[in-house]
Amino acid sequence: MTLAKLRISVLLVDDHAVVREGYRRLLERDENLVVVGEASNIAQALQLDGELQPDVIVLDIALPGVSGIEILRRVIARRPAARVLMFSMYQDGIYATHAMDAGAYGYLSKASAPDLLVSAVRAVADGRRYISPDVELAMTTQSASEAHLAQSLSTRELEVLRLLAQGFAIDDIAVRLGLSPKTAANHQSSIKQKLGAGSALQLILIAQQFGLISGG
Amino acid sequence: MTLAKLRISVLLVDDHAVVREGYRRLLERDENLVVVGEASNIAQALQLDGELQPDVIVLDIALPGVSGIEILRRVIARRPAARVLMFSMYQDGIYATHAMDAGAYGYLSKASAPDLLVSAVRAVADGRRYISPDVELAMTTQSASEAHLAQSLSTRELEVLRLLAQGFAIDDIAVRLGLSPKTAANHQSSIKQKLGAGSALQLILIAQQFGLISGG
DNA sequence: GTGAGAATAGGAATTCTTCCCGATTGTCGA
DNA sequence: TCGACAATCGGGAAGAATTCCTATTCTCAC
Repeated sequence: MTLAKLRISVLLVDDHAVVREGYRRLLERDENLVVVGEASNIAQALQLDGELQPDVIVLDIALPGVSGIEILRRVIARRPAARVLMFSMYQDGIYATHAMDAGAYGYLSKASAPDLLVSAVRAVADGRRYISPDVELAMTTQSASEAHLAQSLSTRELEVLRLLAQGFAIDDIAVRLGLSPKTAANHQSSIKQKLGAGSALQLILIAQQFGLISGG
Repeated sequence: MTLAKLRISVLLVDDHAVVREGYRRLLERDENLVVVGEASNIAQALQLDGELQPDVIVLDIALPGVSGIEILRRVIARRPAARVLMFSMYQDGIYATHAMDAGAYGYLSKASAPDLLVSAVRAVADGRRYISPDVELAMTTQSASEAHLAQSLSTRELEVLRLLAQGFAIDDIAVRLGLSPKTAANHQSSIKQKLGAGSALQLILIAQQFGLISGG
């Protein structure tokens, strides 16, 4: 291993400056890790990723507006070699499955022990896949029926659902995802059917129960 | 000022260990601040507050289950001298108003610059109230009207809203309350208008944020 | 008593949702 | 390479829900 490779460069992507600063300090406790950049939105993240070509990108999936998986896709489209560690508020196995399918190298929940963040970054930098224990548990132990229902949601449907749960109107979601209002509405409709929601209200409550989304 | 008082003791309350660790490192950059304890839930927070009697409690309002204001109330009920700095994901003027009314000493959004967290803790420890600029802006520009509207829900409307939030369809609610479906729908409509909800989905989210309903 | 506001609904116009359809793309196994 | 299949996208039309307007009744404060 060369001297240059001793230090693992990290790009932090999170919309909250306080949170980024906290993570920076946490990560740099490990001398081998160095945070070379911070981004608070997708445009900045893409630009810095191109400029800095960090070994690992730590990406918060809960950026406002665009979904985490959408950002993940764009990053990988720009630089297929990028190694992205998704960092999520929730221990949602379903979302993790979709993220890994979309090309993420790791998936870590914020409920994890702090040391795991460091371990995960090192693992991903090393080319290994990393999923935190709690998320892995969630991925494997989802109750048969619920997991089946939730997993039958396509990636796009999940994205729409998350935005719905954040309170966005269906037309806003269409704009945000670059879709026709019709398509967004059709997605919404099929989500309702798949989750067995009688009304738009129930959709939120069901989604919250599934842990697909925040709830506050 | 005595030597003992030079150091400001802080209790961190947040459900995510990684986040706590990040904040701890951020806060302890200032030599005068020392994080004496961390809690991930309400029971632990109450216990540690009693044991440690910290100068400042930094309380994330987005703990799962109970609302942040509810925790604030319980903390103050136990120890009226407690100085609580609320730390929120959102720049939510209404919520901040309620929090300050309920006895919080400060309200900071996570979008604030990292240095402001340190300043806020010092201010609160010093007995001064602190509200981050972005939240203050939100409080003055919207809370006057919106907070008032939330109070203006009639008894019947609140009843309908509670049932809606439990996932009942509007027709079921009509039956349950002995109303015509039309009346129930009309109530729903005026609730949406009063709370400023663009869609039925938003209604739930707004109601949950207001603490008008349980909110899983 | 009178007026304000709440609760109750009906009707009409509007908007949203759903269901149907087809087109396109990407993946995967043979 | 090819065909099967699923996902994504979106238009059109029927159906359902919401909103807006209206009116009646009741209670309560002044």
